[in-house]
Amino acid sequence: MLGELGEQGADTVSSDELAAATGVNPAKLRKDLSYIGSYGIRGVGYEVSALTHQLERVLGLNHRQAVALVGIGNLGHALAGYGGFDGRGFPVTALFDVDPDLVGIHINGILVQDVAAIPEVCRARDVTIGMITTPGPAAQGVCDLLVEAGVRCILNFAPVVLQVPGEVEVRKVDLAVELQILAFHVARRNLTGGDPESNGHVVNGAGGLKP
Amino acid sequence: MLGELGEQGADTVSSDELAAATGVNPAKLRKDLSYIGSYGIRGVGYEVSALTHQLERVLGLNHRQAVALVGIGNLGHALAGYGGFDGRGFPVTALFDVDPDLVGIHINGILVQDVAAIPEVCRARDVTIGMITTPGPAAQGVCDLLVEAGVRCILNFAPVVLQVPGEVEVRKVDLAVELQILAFHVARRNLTGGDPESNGHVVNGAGGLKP
DNA sequence: GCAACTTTGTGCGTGCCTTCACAAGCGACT
DNA sequence: AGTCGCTTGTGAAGGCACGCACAAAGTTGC
Repeated sequence: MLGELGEQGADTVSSDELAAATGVNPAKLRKDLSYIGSYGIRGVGYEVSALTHQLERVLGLNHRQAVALVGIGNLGHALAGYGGFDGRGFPVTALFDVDPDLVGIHINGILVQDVAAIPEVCRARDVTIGMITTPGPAAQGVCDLLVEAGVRCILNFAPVVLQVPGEVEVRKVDLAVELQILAFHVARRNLTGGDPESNGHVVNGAGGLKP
Repeated sequence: MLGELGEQGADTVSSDELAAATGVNPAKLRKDLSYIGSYGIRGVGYEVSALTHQLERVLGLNHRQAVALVGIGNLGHALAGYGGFDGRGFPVTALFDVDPDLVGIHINGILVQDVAAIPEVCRARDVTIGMITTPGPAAQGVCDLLVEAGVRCILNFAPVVLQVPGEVEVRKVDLAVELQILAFHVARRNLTGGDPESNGHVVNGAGGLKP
């Protein structure tokens, strides 16, 4: 996003502009930016190139991190072909599945290998991030393999809560839950004067239920 | 998840068990459940079937909501074929794209139509939720069409911040940002004794930057 | 050089969310 | 029937994040 601004010819950008574009409070944005150091100029704004550079440095975006994708189903296939990851510094460098019909084929020039090869291949290619797009029951086994391979970041699309050692960080993405949250908010808004006390609590607390 | 518990033969479940399974604090879980009424039995736990029923009622999961999917690229194609939505009460009932090569084909038995047909088709099929998986530049236009069609929940996968009227609820899903958050947390953890004050602020505030 | 305007950086108050801790209630066992 | 153990439901406290509002600092115009 900052990159776009830079290409559009903007030399500097004010916190108000950035805040309006991202829908965040300007004060909060300035406070966040102040945590990484004072790189703004009072009366002018933030120099786009300097800000971009500093953010990349702090967020660790300056070195690319290899991603392994396990589970070449519908979703996995799409993510393997999604160009957005590589463009943001996360090249998908290894694909895995259990299906013998899938093992051996190439997607976007990347060979699909058997899950048994996860430890070896991930170590060889220095994979630091794993994405799990398998069906739920297979996810924990795959996760264990990734952890064994030294992967310490896992993005989990399977509808299960993964058990991992403390040093491993897991983020869960459940698209159906996203839809439920949306539907819940709108349903609540339709109730004229609905109890404002229970706003969001239920959604946060009971996420992941499956009728 | 509760459904799985029920099938596994558990009649009742305690807040501690549920909390352990979901990784949430037990007290918070109980408080959340208390907001929808007291359906637990002290000394025993929560009756699984009753709790499931109540949660479905409160979360509005008892009536299915039709979903329209716009943008049949890699990701859109995968989501159109993803069975998880229909199983959770969100049947994908309409597909749209601008590409003439795609318009007319069927995915999972659903016809892909031109985006110009969005207002008419969405109204006819009573679509309440829209999912946008178009490239960034096309997203706002598609969004406007959906809003015009009366859609009030939008799940946005495009890397832009959508401008919508107040009554429309938008949720943004950016998978690259998820990876960045993961990478950031692990990078921070590697810094021995890194400044604990700046924990997460930067990630929340500056989400969506693109180098 | 001075005044007026802009924009950053931040101290402080407010309100929400989380979590601890405990009373109330229910079942089992004697 | 009474007691003991277990679990829910909730009051209260603590912490955290958000956002207002203002001082500091820089730029522009005269």
